[in-house]
Amino acid sequence: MSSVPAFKRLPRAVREQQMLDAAVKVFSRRGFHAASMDEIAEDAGISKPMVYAYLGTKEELFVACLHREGTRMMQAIAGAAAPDLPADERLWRGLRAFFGFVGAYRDGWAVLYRQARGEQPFAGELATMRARLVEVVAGMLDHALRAEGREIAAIDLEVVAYALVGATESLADWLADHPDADPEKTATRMMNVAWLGAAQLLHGVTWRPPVD
Amino acid sequence: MSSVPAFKRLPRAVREQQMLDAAVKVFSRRGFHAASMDEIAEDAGISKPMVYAYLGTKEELFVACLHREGTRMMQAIAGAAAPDLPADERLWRGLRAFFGFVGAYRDGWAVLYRQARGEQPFAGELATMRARLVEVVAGMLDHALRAEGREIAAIDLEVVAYALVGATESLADWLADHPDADPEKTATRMMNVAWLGAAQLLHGVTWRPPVD
Amino acid sequence: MSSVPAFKRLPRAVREQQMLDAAVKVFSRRGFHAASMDEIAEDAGISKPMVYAYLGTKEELFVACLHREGTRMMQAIAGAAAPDLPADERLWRGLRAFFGFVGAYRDGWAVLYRQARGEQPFAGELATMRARLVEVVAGMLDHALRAEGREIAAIDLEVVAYALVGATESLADWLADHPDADPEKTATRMMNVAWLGAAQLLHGVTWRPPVD
Amino acid sequence: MSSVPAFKRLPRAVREQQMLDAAVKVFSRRGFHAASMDEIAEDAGISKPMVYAYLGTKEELFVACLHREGTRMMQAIAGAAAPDLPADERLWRGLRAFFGFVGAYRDGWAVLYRQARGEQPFAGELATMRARLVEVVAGMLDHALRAEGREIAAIDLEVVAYALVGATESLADWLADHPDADPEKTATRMMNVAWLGAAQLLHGVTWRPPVD
DNA sequence: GATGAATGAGTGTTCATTCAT
DNA sequence: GATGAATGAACACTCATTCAT
Repeated sequence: MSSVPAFKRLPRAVREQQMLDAAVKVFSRRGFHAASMDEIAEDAGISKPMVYAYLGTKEELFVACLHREGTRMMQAIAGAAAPDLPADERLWRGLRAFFGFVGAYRDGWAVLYRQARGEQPFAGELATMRARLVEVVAGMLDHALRAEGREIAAIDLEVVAYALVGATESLADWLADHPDADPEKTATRMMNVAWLGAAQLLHGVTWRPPVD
Repeated sequence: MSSVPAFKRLPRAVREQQMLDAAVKVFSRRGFHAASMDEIAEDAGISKPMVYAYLGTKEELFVACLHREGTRMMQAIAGAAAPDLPADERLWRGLRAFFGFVGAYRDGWAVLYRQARGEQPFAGELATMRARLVEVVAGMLDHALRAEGREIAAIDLEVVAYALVGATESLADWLADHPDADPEKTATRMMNVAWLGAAQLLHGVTWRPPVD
Repeated sequence: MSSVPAFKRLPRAVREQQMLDAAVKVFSRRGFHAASMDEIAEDAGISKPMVYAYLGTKEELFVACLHREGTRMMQAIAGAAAPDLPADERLWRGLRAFFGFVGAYRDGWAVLYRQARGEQPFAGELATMRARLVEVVAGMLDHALRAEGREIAAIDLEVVAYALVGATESLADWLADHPDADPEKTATRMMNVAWLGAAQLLHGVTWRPPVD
Repeated sequence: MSSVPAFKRLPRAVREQQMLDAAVKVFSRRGFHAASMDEIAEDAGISKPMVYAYLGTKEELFVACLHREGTRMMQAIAGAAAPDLPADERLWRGLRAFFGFVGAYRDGWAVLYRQARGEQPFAGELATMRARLVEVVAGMLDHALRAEGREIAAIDLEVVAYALVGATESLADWLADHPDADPEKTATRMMNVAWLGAAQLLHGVTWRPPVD
């Protein structure tokens, strides 16, 4: 009788989580446009006006999903890649955490990237999140380079980091599409792609276009 | 009186191209859902029923855009990367052609990937196209590996190729977002990321996860 | 201030009846195809989405009309023709009730038969209703025949009943087209046509084709 | 080489018959509204503007179908029921011809009645045709009555004839729905229904409603 | 706090019909 | 005579969003 007071009159915070759960699920299944507020409300076991009262319009609701899932992902990564470890160790742990997250929350990942990528209203939100990732990766590389006594132009650093993040997202998609694939193994593969190249960079090896 | 354009009663083939041009433009600007058939028709300088008569429903129209742009892109790449060149040369030329294409047809690229990625109805179409790219890249790597007397598991090859393609798409996005950036330079950067890692692979260097 | 109708926010059941009333009226006036959902909604004093929310698509709405009017008609007939009366009495009362119904609800009749007959999607619905009528009439005839110690093949019975129902529908059309005609008198006329022939049948008189 | 000059440049009369054939077929299959001018033109092996040039708008085209099929039917009946025969003989021959026609041209019948009945624009056309039939039947009855030295009110005569025509149409529908049924037998059944009652009338027997 | 009732606005799609060649 | 090209106009249906209770 005490802690499970049936279904109604739950405190706001709980209700909001239920709604977000439902929203993430429905957005992930149907996509942003095809998802209807009706379905989300029904799935959350609540009436539509409540959804509007608590979480605002459809766009705002989607952004709220984005934030929650993005924060969770960032925390998973940040918690794994302690900043005092050597660069390869940090990269490896970060990737492992990332793919672990994607493997565990495919719905969340789908909302975060599959849906958000295509819809312009969220391009900004997404770009911000991606920028944080790029920054982290670029930071790792820069840190390692400096430790080796090297340096490269900021823009090059950014672009390389951008490419690595893109490759990682791409493998995350691949993982989301192959439910039986092993996240850990996928992380290892990504590490091979990333680190082999990065390690070369660290040692000053670069490729230059041939003179036509 | 002779060469006056005579705006009306154009043959079907011409009208279809006009419509596809307009559709690519509008889809790319607004996204698939936000794009309206009215706007596309108006932009093509034709009435809506003609669009339906020639290119079918909105989905079919989008698929037609996808095909045209995808084919153009593939041809640009295939025309550049002759199969009898060494692997690095092919990769470089392919990348250069690819980024050149994206730089020149930002709208087409947006339709191809930005929009298609998010919309479930086109996931299949897109996956097919991406699969062709992955196959080409994997083929290059495999060819080079065999030339070196090495071999790796097909799935590893696929995943590495997938990652490289993902990184490339990601840089293409970056390029599309930075209108002043130089496609050639972007290609060079991608080549650095890709080839440095690939070259390591070719020499049998791999990274292995630490034993926890 | 108390009994003001408060035109809005009516409970669902009430609104549904209003909508059905409007739909029967509009369908009957314009025919199924020419009727527009806009006009029905407007006539019901409600917005279109409510019609869809409560009664579904145009076809479903029409079927709902069919059911309501058909049920009303059947009840009127069944209430009048008590099964323990002699056959001629039952037939007479049934016919009187039927023509009374048609005379009173010309719109309903038009929806039921005039419209439904022509539109393929409703052929099934209509056939079912007609089959119920045919069955009732055939039952009456069969009952009377057995009371006379006679019997005829089931198929002949069905066809005769079918013809009688057809004649009746036809007179109902006639009645609907002659607003000043008297339903009771029309019933008497139909009774003459039906019963004179039926009574002959009961006495074993039949007509046989001449040998050519 | 002489009399079959391929498909084009046929004389107008021939083309019109082809179009009417196609129109009857398509209208009968799809119904008036669902039938599209495109399909009719295609089925006739001709372009749409030709259909408009020769036979006018969709409604006019349908009326043309109605006329052709109606005329054919009337001729079939009139040719069979010579006016100098006794009433029962005429009725029987007329019915046999009628059901024979329906059995042979189900498409035509469907256009004539199934479609035309429901669509208001053709109510007038149809009423005219039906009136001709009613008149013929009423004439038969009147003729026979007078031969017997009897007479009944014109309106009663009309209504009885209307009922008989309605019963006949109804059985024609039944026949159209039962492709294996025998037209001749159906005619016999109808004759039973009609003549048994009519013969009673001729002998002055009538049914009167009970005094409640 | 919670919801059933209600709607404005918009979109994809179709079709009869006609012009220009 | 014949047709491909073209369109105006309409209509079913949906959905995010908000009142009134």
